[in-house]
Formats: sequence, C-alpha cells, structure tokens
Amino acid sequence: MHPQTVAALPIRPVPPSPDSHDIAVGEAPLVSAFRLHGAAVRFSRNTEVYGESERAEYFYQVVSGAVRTYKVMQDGRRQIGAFYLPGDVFGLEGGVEHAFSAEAVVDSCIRIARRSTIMALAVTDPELATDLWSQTAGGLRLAHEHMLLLGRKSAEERVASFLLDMARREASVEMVELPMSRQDIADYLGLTIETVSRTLTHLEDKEAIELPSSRRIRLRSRASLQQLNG
Amino acid sequence: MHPQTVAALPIRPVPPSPDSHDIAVGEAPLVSAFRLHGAAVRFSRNTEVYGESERAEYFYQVVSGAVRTYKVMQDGRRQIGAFYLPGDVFGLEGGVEHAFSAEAVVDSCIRIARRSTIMALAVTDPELATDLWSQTAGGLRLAHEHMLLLGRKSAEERVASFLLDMARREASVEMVELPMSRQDIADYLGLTIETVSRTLTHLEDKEAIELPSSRRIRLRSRASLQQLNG
DNA sequence: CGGGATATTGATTGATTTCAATGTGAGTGG
DNA sequence: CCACTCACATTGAAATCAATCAATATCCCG
Repeated sequence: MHPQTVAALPIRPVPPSPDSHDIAVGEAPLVSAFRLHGAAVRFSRNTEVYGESERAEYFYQVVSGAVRTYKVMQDGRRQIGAFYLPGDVFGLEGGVEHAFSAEAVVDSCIRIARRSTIMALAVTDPELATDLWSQTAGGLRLAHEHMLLLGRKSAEERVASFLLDMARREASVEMVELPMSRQDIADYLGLTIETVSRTLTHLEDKEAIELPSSRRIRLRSRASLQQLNG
Repeated sequence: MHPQTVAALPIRPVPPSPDSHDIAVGEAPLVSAFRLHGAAVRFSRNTEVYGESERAEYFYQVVSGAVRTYKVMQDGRRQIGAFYLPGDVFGLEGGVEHAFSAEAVVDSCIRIARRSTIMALAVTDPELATDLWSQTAGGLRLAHEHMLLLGRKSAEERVASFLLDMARREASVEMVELPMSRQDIADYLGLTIETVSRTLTHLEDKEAIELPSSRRIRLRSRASLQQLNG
C-alpha cells in the first residue's frame, strides 16, 4: 500500500510551469508560503503521495494534474473524500499522522512544503496562521456538503452536483475535462461505475449533457443540472 | 454566569504543553480559553444555537446535553454532520459565516466564547492557534470517517458503527444512552427511521444488543458490532 | 492491428425506501 | 388513578432505486 514515501522521492527544482505568473498581489499567505518554501515534485499516475497513518511531515499544493484523498475498508471498499485540482492545497492535517491517503489521479506536479517550516512561519505570522486554519475549515465545509450528497441525494443528483462542481472549479464555460476514471467518480459519489455510466447516459438522453468522449463532458443545460443540485 | 466545570474532558490527544501558571496541566489551550473566557448559556431542546449563513461570531463548547450540526436541502432532506457531547467544541468556522446550522438535541448548557476574543489570544499564543487548528483538522478527520460510512456502508454497518462510536464517547461499558431521536439517528446515518428501527430490532434478534427502552441500548456483544464496523 | 484496460449496456436481484398500520410511553386533565 | 392524547417508535407489505452479474463496446498504446 505504500510503494513510495515522500522522503524517498527525488526532489527536483521547480520546473517552469504555465501558471507561474508573478501575481503576489492579494495572494493568500499560504499560497505565498508554498511559492517561497515549496519544492515541486512529480508523481506519476496512480502513485501514492502519502499514506494513511503515515507521519504528516509535509503540506501539499497541486501545481498540475489532480490528486484524490481517500479511505479504504479492509474488504477494499473505497471512499474518495475529495479531488484536488491545480492551485488546491491538501494534506493539512492537525494530528501527527495523516487521516487518509492521497494519490495522484494522473501524472501530476505537486509543490511540497515542510510542515515544520510552515508552522514555524505561522508562529510569527498570524496572517499565515489564520489562513492555514481557514483552509482547513474550508475543507470541513466541503466535507459537510459532500456528506449531504452521500447521505441524502439520488444517483442523478450526485452526478449532476459533481459535474457542476467540476465545471466551476475548472472555470470552464461548457466543456468539463475529467482527469479521473469512472471508478474514481463512483467512489467519490458513493455509487458503482455502472450507475455512474447509466446516469451520464440518462442525462445525455435528457439533453442536459453531451459525451464526446468518456473524459470530456459538455454541459448543454446547466439549468437542468442545477435543478438536480438540490 | 455560574462557574461550572466540564465533568468529562474531551477525548483527544493532548499536545506537549509547556509550563503554564494559570493553565491546568495537560489541558488543551482551547479548553482553557473556554474556561477562562466562555459564558455558559442554556438552550432548550430543539432550539437553534446558530443558523447556516449566520455570522460566525462565537465558538462553542458543550457543557451538558447534546448538539447536532446539519444541512438541509430545499425540500427538507436533512443531513446531520455530527453530534457533539459534553466537552466537545464546535462552531469553529474559518469563514465569516457558518457553514451549517446547530441545534440543541436536548436541553443543553453550552459555553460560548467570542471568536474575536479567542482569535486575539491566538495571535499572541501559538499554542492556542495550533490547538484551534488541530481541533478543526480533527473535525475533518471525523468528516472523512463519516463519508466512508455514508458512501460505502450497509444499513447494519452504519448502525453498528454509530452505536460503538456513541459507547466510546460516553465512555460507557455496556449501556448507551441516546440523547437523540430515531429521526436524528436516521438523518445522521443517511437512512430512514424505519430502516434504523428495523436494523436495531435485527441486531437485537442476533443478540448483539438489547433494547430496554428506545433511548437506552445495551451492547451485549461488542465483537459482533465490531465485525460490522468495517 | 491486436490486446488490455476502461466504459457502456442489459437483465436480474436485492437492500432500502415508501406507504400504511399499529404499538408504546410520557404527560395531562378529568 | 385512569382515560386520553400526542409524539415517537415499531412492524408489515409493496414499490423502487441502485447493485450485481454478465456481456459487449470502445479507447489507448505498443
């Protein structure tokens, strides 16, 4: 379950990334801290970023690619808690150990900062400390939203919510590019791949979406989806 | 405001605390802050402590009774995110507004501290800032655990997990006292009251539990329940 | 062009919900 | 003290939604 550890990975210098505009104005303290103290590391598709109950020694920020955090039961049932896209920060654990595992969904570049470094900065920088805390609280808000989805929504509502959320996060007008597989989506929505697939087909039949390929989805009628969003 | 002491300390790892004069040894900084700066307020059964999208001006700690936090959809479907028992801290929002609502499950006494007061203290007290943050992160851990339950567990597994969790939190050997109704349990577990009721009956048939009354449950065989816990 | 992984579609089953009664228990007033 | 009531809980029967089992289909990638 732990093919590689963070410590064992080769840490390379930050490569020139397309999103590295020098915008420091209004930048969140934590983002600045990552820019100044983070090292970029590449993770290939499906490799572990960190494992559950591994010591939480780093904080992470997605530069490119996508990451999933999840928990698994003994018998293999998996629940994905969240997907992280470029710009998103994850792994902000309060405890000594990670509460769940994280894996790269596709080949990804992830900025890594030592927890001790950030924490040391936070002691003298209340702005950073507050930001750190509100990032974590933001995650809690999303978690509650996700619980509402898992506990109370129908398959169709779950898929619609997911698509709208992905579209919003990708800041895409119509076309949504999914970095994750149907299995990932199913494990995120608490469904089976068959149900996810059928539901997408059904939404296509209703002309709410269009499926040019399995990883590309065009939102034809946001209104229809919004109606299912709850 | 009468000086009341928390009967049971919250069950959570206490970080290495420094030598502090006015702070009890081993007590978490946030708990101390509540003791020093919190005012006790009574809420009767089913009354709102705060509402979703209300300004988050206070932090809360249960002294006695029980609290539920939840989200509701337009059509009334409700998902309870967590129950808070004596000693537990809640309402630690990072944003300006609350992300969900909180209500007293039964007549409760709740200690309330001004967010601004705690935040001001946190600026000069890194220990407190860290504690504040790790409390929030602890909530995130619980939220992920709850997601696994909602997304991937069967009705029987959900009920078993719930009972074991309640027993652990009440530090009870065999008898669990439930402050909440079947509807609350159902909305917490993502089930209907009928399914909760049926599942409890089924567990009683299997001699895993005993139901002397609807709010009192005797755990006869933790092993059986543990097996369902996942 | 072939082959393995991934995705879709179909048929059927089954767990949970829904609809509908019935039961229970605490509090109230006669 | 007993009926009465109201809220809450249990039980039963039927319906439904999603899971499971099973077969194709499609997409990459060498």
